[in-house]
Amino acid sequence: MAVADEDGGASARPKRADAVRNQQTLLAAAAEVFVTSGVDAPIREIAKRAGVGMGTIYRHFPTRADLVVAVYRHQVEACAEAGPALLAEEESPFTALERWVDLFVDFLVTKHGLADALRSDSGGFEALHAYFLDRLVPVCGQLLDAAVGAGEARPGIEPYELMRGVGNLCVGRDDDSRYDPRRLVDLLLRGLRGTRSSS
Amino acid sequence: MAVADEDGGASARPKRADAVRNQQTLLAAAAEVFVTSGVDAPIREIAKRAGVGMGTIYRHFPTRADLVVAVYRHQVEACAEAGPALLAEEESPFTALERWVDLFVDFLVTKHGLADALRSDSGGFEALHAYFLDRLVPVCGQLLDAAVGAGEARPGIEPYELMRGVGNLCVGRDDDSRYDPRRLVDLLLRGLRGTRSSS
DNA sequence: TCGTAAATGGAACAACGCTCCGCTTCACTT
DNA sequence: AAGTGAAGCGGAGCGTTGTTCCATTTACGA
Repeated sequence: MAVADEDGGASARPKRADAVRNQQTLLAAAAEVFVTSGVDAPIREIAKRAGVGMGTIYRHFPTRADLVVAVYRHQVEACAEAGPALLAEEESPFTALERWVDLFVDFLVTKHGLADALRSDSGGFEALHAYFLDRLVPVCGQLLDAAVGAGEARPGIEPYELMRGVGNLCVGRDDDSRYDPRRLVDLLLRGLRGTRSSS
Repeated sequence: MAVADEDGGASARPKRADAVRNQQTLLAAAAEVFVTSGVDAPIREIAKRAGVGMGTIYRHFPTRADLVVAVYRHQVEACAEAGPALLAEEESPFTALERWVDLFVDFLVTKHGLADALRSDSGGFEALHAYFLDRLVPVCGQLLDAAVGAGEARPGIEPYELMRGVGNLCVGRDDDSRYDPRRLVDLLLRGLRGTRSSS
C-alpha cells in the first residue's frame, strides 16, 4: 500500500508492463550500487547491475538527480513498510529494531549523497526531508516502544532523537575506510539496550 | 611581507626559479578560472590559461584539493594586502571598500568550492577558516573605519558582520544564472552608505 | 663551459556522461 | 489469431575529463 502507482494521477495511457518492471528493477539496483559505490557510481555500473541498457536508465531518469530522488522515495517507503514486518517476524523486538536501523543506515547513504546531487533545488530537498520525517519517525517509535515495552531497551529516548543520532553518526564519511559508521551505530544501540541486568 | 616564501622553513635546496614562477602563474590562472568556471573546472583549461602543460599542474598540486587550498591561501593573502593598498590609492575610502568587497566576492567563490573539495579533511578546513578570519577581519575593519570616519558609511556595523553578510549573500549559487550575488552585495553596500544627505 | 638533475609539456590511455538509432516487444484492433 | 503502430530497449559511438609517463628542455653548480 501507500506506494500506489507513483503516477501523478489519472494516466492518459497506461504504461507498458515491461517499462514498469524495468523501473522497479532499476530502483532496486541503483539502491544497491549507491550503498557500495556512492551516488556518483557510473551509470554503466547501475545499468549492468540491473541488467538493462544505459538508454533505459536515461529514459526513465533523465538526470542523475531524478534517479537519486526516486531511489530516495523508494527507500523511505521500503523502510517504513519494513518496520512492522520486522516486528512481526522477529522474536525479539530489540532485534527487530537493530535490523531496522541497519536498513535505515543503508538508506542514509543515499540520503546524504542526495544533498550533494540536489544543491541546486534546495526547496525540493526540504520537501523530501519533511516527507522522510513524517513517514519514518512513527515507524521508529513503534519499534522503540515495543523494545522498551519488552524491557529490552532503556526508556527515555524519543524516536526522533534516535534517528537523528544514527543520522549524525553517518555523516562525513567519503570513501574513508578509517571510519565505519556502522560500527558506531552498533555501539549506540548497545548503549540503548543498556546493562542487561537492569531489567 | 607576510607571504614570505610559502615554504615550510629552511629549504635544503632552493627551488629552481622557473618552478616558483610557474607556481605563481598557476595560482593566478587557477583563481581566474575558478571564478568563471567553478572549482570543478577542467585541468586542461587551467593549464591552457596559465600557458603550461598539465604535467606541471600535477607536479605542483597532486590533487585538486591541493590546488584549491593553495589558491585559497593565496587569495586570502592578496585580499589582505589589497586592503591598505586600495585605501591609499583611492580618493574615497568608501570606493576603496567597494573595490575590496569586490575582490572579496571573487575570493568567496573559491572559498565555497573549497568546502566541497575538502569534505574529507574537515579538520584542515576549520584551520583554514580560522586563518581566513584572523587575517581578513582586521583589514575589513580598517577599511570600514576609514569609510565611517570620512562620513561615507553609517557607523554601527562590525567588520565581522559585514563580511558575514557578504559571505551569506554568496552561498547557494551553482551556475544558476537567475541569482547574481554581486547584485545583492551591491545593494548591501548601497545600504551601508545610507542616505547621502545624512552627513 | 659542461654535466646533471629538476622541471616541463603533451601524447596516450582509461573512465565516464550522454546521444542516437536499428531492433524488439507490447498492447490494441479487427 | 493475426496484424500493426508505437513505446521501449540495448549498446555502439562520440566527446569530455582525469591521470600517467617519458623524451626533451632548462636552470644551476662546478
